[in-house]
Amino acid sequence: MKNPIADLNKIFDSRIRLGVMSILVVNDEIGFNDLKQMLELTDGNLASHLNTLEQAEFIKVHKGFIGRKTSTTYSITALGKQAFKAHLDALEKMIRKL
Amino acid sequence: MKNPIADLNKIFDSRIRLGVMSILVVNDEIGFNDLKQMLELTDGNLASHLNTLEQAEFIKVHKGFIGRKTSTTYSITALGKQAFKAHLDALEKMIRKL
DNA sequence: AAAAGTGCTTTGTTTTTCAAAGTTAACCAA
DNA sequence: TTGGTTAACTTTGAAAAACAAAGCACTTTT
Repeated sequence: MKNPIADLNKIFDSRIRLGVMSILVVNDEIGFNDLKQMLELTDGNLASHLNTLEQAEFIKVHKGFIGRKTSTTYSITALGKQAFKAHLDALEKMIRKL
Repeated sequence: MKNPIADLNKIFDSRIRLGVMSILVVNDEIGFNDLKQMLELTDGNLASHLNTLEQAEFIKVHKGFIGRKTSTTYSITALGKQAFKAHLDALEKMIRKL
């Protein structure tokens, strides 16, 4: 029998990164503070997970302004979409051996 | 908006414990070495994850014999089945906001 | 008697997670 | 202009988790 967990992506072992991605799949763009509130995280914790996702090129950062206030938003990349889908497929395959 | 990751079970953050449970859902009983080979783990690593699942009362251990050789097998408990299902439901709800 | 297998436990290292505090830069109010 | 606030981090350090390797008790096989 084949190892059922081998195709899971290590980056998505984290519930937080999983949550970020699941939000980004349905939101074209989302702000730092929105994510922080949705996932109930501290600044540092969120920032570091976002950094991990950015390093992997699964998300992209947009630094801009709302009026003249700084505003950072995040969006998913094509690679991110693909990796996330692959992970969900692997999860599903693992479970639906039923 | 509600925190989408709040309902995920921390015990199932681990890919290995996720793998064990997904195997136990479809196999009434499975041996230590079978699990070890399927998941490609060292003895110690598998044993400690099994221990975590046992502490949570998500799995049950059966110590017995095959012929005269010792043989330890594991099975899922009702609580384990329920918790695993709840986790999968939470995962699905998180993703299918689509 | 020696080697090998089963199922652990122990030990110790590495990795990951996280909160808290500090930081930089821009805004606004008095 | 001084002081307070918000945004978005970075740094620090501690705690937790993951893991491999080795040891162990017991038994079977050679």
